[in-house]
Amino acid sequence: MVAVKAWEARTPAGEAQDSVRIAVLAKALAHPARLGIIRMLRERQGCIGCDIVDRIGLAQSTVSEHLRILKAAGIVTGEIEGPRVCYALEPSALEPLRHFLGEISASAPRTNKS
Amino acid sequence: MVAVKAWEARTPAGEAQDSVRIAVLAKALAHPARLGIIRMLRERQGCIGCDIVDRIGLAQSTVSEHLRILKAAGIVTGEIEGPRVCYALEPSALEPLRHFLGEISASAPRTNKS
DNA sequence: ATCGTTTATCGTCGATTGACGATTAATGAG
DNA sequence: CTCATTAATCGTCAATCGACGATAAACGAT
Repeated sequence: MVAVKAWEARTPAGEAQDSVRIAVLAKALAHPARLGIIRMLRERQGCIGCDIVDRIGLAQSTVSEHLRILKAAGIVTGEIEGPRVCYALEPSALEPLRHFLGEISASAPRTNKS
Repeated sequence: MVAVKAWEARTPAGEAQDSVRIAVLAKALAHPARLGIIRMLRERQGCIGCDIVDRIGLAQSTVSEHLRILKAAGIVTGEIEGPRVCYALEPSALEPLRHFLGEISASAPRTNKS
């Protein structure tokens, strides 16, 4: 997707791979409409159908594309249920990103600076 | 940046605004090179200069652009220091994203399903 | 004053994204 | 069987992204 080669070359081993995974997760979250979908799936715990299209207010094809991205990142699962699909959150998929953020906050206590 | 209007219209008030903020943060993290920069700023706690360009292995202008994005999101600060710039992490900037992720994980216990 | 170093900005290019409408596929209802 | 509903896919279009080289600006050193 990007030219990461030269950068991979001088990075401590599996860190590059990890960064790509985290980047995919972050990119999946990097759109207000997708965040809205996630919020919706969270409050209305469990399944939903085309209600998402109504709520988000974008074209059906657009919402479908957003759902595809979320599913590709593993953040959302889609179980076929008759002629419709039941989407659900998979919070554990975000663990790598959560871990990364934890590492960051654990760094600078922002005190001993001169 | 995006067509969020229709979606804003039917969303519970300040949630849209919040989503945009979180999306900006997520987008800033949505690139392996930027994650690499953040990791580098974390391990070599405090300031850095053009070492980043060497380590990342991309063109200077490209790295500068990545730094600009990180600064725009508030994740990184740049303090001028002679002819060079001292970059540092600002972990608190990621708080909204952290909070969002916390909400998500706090949701589905994934148990009571029929 | 001039030079070297470091950073930011500009212009360009190809690739990707996000949106849409139209179409197709799958399924339940009549 | 036929029709309505729902979801996914396709093609298209404008906008954005990511990369680069070239250039400009700021500053310390000589």
